[in-house]
Amino acid sequence: MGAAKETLGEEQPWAEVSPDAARRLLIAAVDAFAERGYHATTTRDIAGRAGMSPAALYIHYKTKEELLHRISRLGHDKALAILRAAADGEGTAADRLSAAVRSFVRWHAGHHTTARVVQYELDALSAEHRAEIVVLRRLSDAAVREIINDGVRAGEFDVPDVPGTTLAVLSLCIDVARWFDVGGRRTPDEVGALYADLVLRMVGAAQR
Amino acid sequence: MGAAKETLGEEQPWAEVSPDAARRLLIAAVDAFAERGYHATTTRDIAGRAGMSPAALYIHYKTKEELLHRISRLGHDKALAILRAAADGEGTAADRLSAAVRSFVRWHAGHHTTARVVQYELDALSAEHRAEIVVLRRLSDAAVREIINDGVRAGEFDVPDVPGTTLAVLSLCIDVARWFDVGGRRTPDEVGALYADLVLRMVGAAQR
DNA sequence: CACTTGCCTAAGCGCTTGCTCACCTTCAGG
DNA sequence: CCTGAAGGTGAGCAAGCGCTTAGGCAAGTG
Repeated sequence: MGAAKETLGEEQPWAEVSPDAARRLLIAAVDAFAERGYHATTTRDIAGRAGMSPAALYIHYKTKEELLHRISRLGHDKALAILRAAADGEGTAADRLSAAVRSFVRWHAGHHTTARVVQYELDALSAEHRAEIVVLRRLSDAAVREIINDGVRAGEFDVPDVPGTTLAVLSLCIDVARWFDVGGRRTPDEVGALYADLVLRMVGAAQR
Repeated sequence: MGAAKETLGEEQPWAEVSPDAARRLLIAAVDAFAERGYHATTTRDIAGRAGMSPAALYIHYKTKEELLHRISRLGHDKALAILRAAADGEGTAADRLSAAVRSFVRWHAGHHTTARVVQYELDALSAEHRAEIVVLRRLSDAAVREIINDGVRAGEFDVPDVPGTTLAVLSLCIDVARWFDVGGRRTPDEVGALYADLVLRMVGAAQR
């Protein structure tokens, strides 16, 4: 009550989802999926969290799986956009890799409930939907590999195994969604800074 | 048929589980949980994979959750033993950290089906069982932190944030279970070697 | 031999699941 | 004032769930 429009002007998540009821259902689903997992979440639970009857869900989404797909798609779009923005940015390869890791990790920590669904519920998608998502994931991988390759070519980085290191960097960042705890001592910013430093060390970028 | 005792003499997994029927059920459960997740797996599926009727499961295990708990407990015991063996081993801190990462990663890749259940189905455990497992996880964290602290004290490592780096190292290794693919190009040994190198870089250990 | 014990199955109970259907309300446009 | 679309509800269906029960069979023991 009264918290309807907290910090107005801030980039509101899920703004692209309309109408309002569909967005409320989607947000409820993100919370429920993140908390219990897709298979352990019931459609009644989602509807209940959104303040609606179970049947209301099916006015806006054909199935429970379509809800997951929508969440997964939007989340992957956002994650890819973050990485591409860093890859296409200005500065040295070290600057861009640092920026990529920092913003990517910040998103996984700050939106860890969304990220958890996006990163750990891929198996619950239908074969067609999963195939669509896998394409986006390969693009994310390409964005990071691109930066690392640039750094190697420029002599900034020392990386014996570029594909393997790319995989490790992404894996490290993604797993933040699993362990990050809002009640914990670290802020998303702090984790992002720590991880950016660790990743620069992994690629052998000369420090300071 | 005939494959009953393949490569006899090799350390057989789940040898500590008896009788034979209970072990077959547990192995079937590991496969099913790893493939579909705990909640998406039915007791009929587990029993079917073990070649038994659904009711047979309840002769050996009280509930489906007890099966998960047994798997999780044994897996965490094994994971902790691997880390402790490395932490208590001989050599410099760099030697021990390298050995810890190498063997820990090798286990997560080689037994990625077990590791997936162990690492990603914690939420499906009952509150009491989860509490028991969390203790083991804290001990694993302590083992790694111990090595890193040793390295810092000896001047071998340069680590500004020991708890954060410990978390990142464990996170990196654990996430191998999520992406490792048997059909992929890398063997568990290769991933272990790559990761050991990456982690030594993360802690600033002087290379060669 | 009778009897217990260990291990297994067929059948099915009670409940929850994803999803549907008949119906209701609100409201803009002619 | 009537109409039709949009968005919601209560009740409930068919299927599948975790788990139980009654009973069968083989092996070991007095």
